Amino acid sequence: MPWNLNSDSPIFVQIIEHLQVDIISGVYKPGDKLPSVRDLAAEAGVNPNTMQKALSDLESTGLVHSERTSGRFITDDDTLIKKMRKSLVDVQIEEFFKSLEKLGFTGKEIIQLVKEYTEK
Amino acid sequence: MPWNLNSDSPIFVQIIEHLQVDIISGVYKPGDKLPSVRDLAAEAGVNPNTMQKALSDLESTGLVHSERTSGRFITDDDTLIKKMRKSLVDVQIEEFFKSLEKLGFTGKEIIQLVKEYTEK
Amino acid sequence: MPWNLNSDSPIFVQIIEHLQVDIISGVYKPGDKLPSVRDLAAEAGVNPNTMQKALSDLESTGLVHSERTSGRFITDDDTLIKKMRKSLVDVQIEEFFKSLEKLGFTGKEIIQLVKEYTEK
Amino acid sequence: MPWNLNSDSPIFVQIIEHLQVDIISGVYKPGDKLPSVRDLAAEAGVNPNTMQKALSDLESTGLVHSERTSGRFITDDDTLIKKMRKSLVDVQIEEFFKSLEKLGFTGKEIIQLVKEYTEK
DNA sequence: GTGGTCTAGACCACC
DNA sequence: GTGGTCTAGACCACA
Repeated sequence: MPWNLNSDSPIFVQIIEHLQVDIISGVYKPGDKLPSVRDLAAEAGVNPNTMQKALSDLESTGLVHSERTSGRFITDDDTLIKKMRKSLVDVQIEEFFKSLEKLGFTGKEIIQLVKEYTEK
Repeated sequence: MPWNLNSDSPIFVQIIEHLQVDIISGVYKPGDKLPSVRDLAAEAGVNPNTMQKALSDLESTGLVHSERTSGRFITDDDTLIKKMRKSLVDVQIEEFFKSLEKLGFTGKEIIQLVKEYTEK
Repeated sequence: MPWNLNSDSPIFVQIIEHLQVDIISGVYKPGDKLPSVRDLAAEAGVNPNTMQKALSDLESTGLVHSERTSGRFITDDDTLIKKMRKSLVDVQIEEFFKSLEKLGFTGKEIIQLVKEYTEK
Repeated sequence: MPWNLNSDSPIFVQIIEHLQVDIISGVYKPGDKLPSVRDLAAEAGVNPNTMQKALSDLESTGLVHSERTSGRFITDDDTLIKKMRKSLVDVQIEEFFKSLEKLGFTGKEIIQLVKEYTEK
């Protein structure tokens, strides 16, 4: 999956989200070792400083942790990953509903719209 | 409806979105005159220049236009408003799906999630 | 000829130009009486005050003059009209050339462009 | 080339036009980095905010784009520049013709006038 | 009173 | 150092 970084939001934020998705969707498995900062930076085409910032921010979520000498690893904690997944999904759905309700749609209409979208 | 401006995104962007919603959801009708820049600025609690920027950016969408000395008006082009409404909705749905699909959900699962949300 | 007023430049300026063209191109002949301010304003669809300002500005060019009680008249001075015509044309051509030369065109190329345009 | 700003039209509009000409006539090449907002503002003798407005308006034409932290750049899309050049030229010629035709000149006469001008 | 323009000066996130 | 955002306050032409 390409990194597709744009300039709509800060690059390091996009990197964090990209990595979160990779972890949550299973591209990286629990316990996996992440590539080095330098390799990740090269892959994403960004400055290593930027990747460094993204990774250390990501650490604060608990999804990854760094072992001083041997590198960075995905958490072993499977339930944490599931919790993050659920939390991300909940936020997405709630925002989706709120914004459509502001436009004047009811719950039923929203479901209808979603169904139509899948049929396309 | 309060303005509820936060600092997640630039204020003028939030103002644009707020006004778009107001127009699309019918708070302002086609042809309506908007309050003056100064009044809107006071209402939203921002500097008149900030409101001015928001409004002149909004103008580029065609939803409003300004008559130099008499004020700003909502377009009377009803179909344009509907088109914008549809376009906004489409974007929302598409982004919603894309982000959930990135997390590994299928179309059916997404519909299920949406239904569950409405039942809460 | 419709008035076609837009909001790109001040309305009274557009009115002045419109009237100048009418005089120079012979819609109004030397010595003709102009319609009343009120009638002109109605025809153009503008506020009489605006038409008034346009006319009094136009007077300063000498193309029209007002006879206190009987109304406004086009000048009798045929040569003045021709002079204005020539002056307007000269300005147009000069500006046209300057702007195209700034874009890197030579005189010959400009002539060529003009010829091509007439053939369309 | 000096900036020669006058007060006939808004300063930021004159700046936009100035930069467009610079890009289209090749003073700035595709992909070039523009001077910083502050430097350009100093060079033109205007407030940085004014230059900022001009540049961000110019951005909407696609001729330049900004990289948040590294600066502003001319588009590398060579064909876009050519298209803009053509479009600018077309507009100029059309306006030139329309205004002279309103004054009662025919196409042939206009060509004649243009030729005479070049011979001076 | 209306929109529009401009200046001056500050602060911010990002790289 | 870069672009971007925001405030405060002033002035202008127009109708």
